[in-house]
Amino acid sequence: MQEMDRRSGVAMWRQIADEIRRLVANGTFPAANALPGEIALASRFGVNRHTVRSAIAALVQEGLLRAERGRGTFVEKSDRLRFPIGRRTRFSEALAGGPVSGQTRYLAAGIEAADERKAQALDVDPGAPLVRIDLLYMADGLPVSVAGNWFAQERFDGIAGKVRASGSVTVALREMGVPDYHRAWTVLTAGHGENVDLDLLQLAAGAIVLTAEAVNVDEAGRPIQFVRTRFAADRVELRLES
Amino acid sequence: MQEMDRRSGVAMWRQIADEIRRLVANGTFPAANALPGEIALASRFGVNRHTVRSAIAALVQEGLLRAERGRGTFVEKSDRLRFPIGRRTRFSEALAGGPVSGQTRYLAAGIEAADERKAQALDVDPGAPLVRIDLLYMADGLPVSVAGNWFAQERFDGIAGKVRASGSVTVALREMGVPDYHRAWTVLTAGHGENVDLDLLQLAAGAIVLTAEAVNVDEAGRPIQFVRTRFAADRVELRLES
DNA sequence: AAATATTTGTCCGTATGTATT
DNA sequence: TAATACATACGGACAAATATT
Repeated sequence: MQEMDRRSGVAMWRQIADEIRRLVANGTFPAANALPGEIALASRFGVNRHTVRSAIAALVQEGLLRAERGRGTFVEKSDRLRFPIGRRTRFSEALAGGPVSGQTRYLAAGIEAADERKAQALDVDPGAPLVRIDLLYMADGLPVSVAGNWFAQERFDGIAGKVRASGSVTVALREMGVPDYHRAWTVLTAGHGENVDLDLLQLAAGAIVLTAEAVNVDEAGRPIQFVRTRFAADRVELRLES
Repeated sequence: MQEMDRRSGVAMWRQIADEIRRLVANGTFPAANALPGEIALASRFGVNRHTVRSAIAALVQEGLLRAERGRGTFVEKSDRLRFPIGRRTRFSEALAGGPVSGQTRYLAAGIEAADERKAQALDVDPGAPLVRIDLLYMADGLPVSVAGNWFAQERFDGIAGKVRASGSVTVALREMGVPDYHRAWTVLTAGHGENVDLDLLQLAAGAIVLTAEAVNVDEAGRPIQFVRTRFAADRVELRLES
């Protein structure tokens, strides 16, 4: 019995889908039991049964729920992937170390001029050439994050080929004379994803994306890599240990 | 010239409003200049001019843009508040230390039984009584985050009154014999906000909320406080220094 | 085994909101 | 401003699969 706003530009069925996803995530609808029936849900949300059905259909499509005629609707999967974030964050290792089968996909690479922000982060002149490498991280066959990586070309020319060959930024950096590195800082924001990212992450329009921008520095404290990672917010949680 | 999905449950005008908000946030539309004209924007997004007008109207309502007849559309405010997150995170201090005038508002308090999650976090038995304190953080007159704070009643009975009087959890804890504390861990997620939180944060339905759940421990490493903070994602960025 | 209730799935129609031309 | 197409939301009726009595 709660109100959904019709004039927000977000359809009722999508607001209800979001609410159900939350209720599953926080355990209000346990994974073992069936969800309340469509009529019960409709009265709970104060909408028609068909509207609830649209919401459920979207969540079935998404893989969160499974509906069986005559029996009920059940939670198909519930847990979020857990990503440690800290001084020694390496996404490929985070994926590999987890309970799921992780995989890195090399998307593209190229040369870009450094904008103000990246120039400052990497301590180069604005306009200096940067190597850009785009990677996609998969877990259990689902895309989890897309990452853009930028390196100063002056120092890391040819790194794209090594990343492509090894599938790992850590390995490529080691081959280029950077035995170890760590995070200097990370900035987190959340918002609606851009269409390019939504396509890559196989998300619907309006889906939420968690963005982490970070700088890695070598043992001497010199900036090595600027990385912007976009996570499918529904599929992950970021964990900081202090 | 990009595609917007009509079957996503999110109206085109809202998708475009989200896109414009992003472009303002990352500096593509600088705060000084006027935005491109409505016709230019319409062709850029591949939609009709009327649809762009709806998007701009929503952003004007929201306070992000200002439209002047005959002159153009301008950015009214753009920067996000920056929140440091780390071992010594204290939200009230983060607000007070910044360039903006911060303020803590005491919302409510009460006693709750510990659920599984909070019991584990605070190292008490499930069902044990917890003191709950709800706080609202404002900056420049706008709500930025709502925080639920939980303390074991056995050790911190009466803390609500001290928080209410001082407006600070740090001060209240000091008065109760905890001279210092720090973060043990923080878990970050993002999603669509619940209606209760959206109301408090003065956000429209479907708006995005960044959630940080964390545990603070005392100098001996004993858990003191479980805190869940919900940020209006459009208004903040979380920054981790390593 | 049979009847009944419950639950999801499909079909009809109508009204309103959204987006384009 | 008006005409048109599509998406959204509601309401009702019934079918099909399953569970219960």
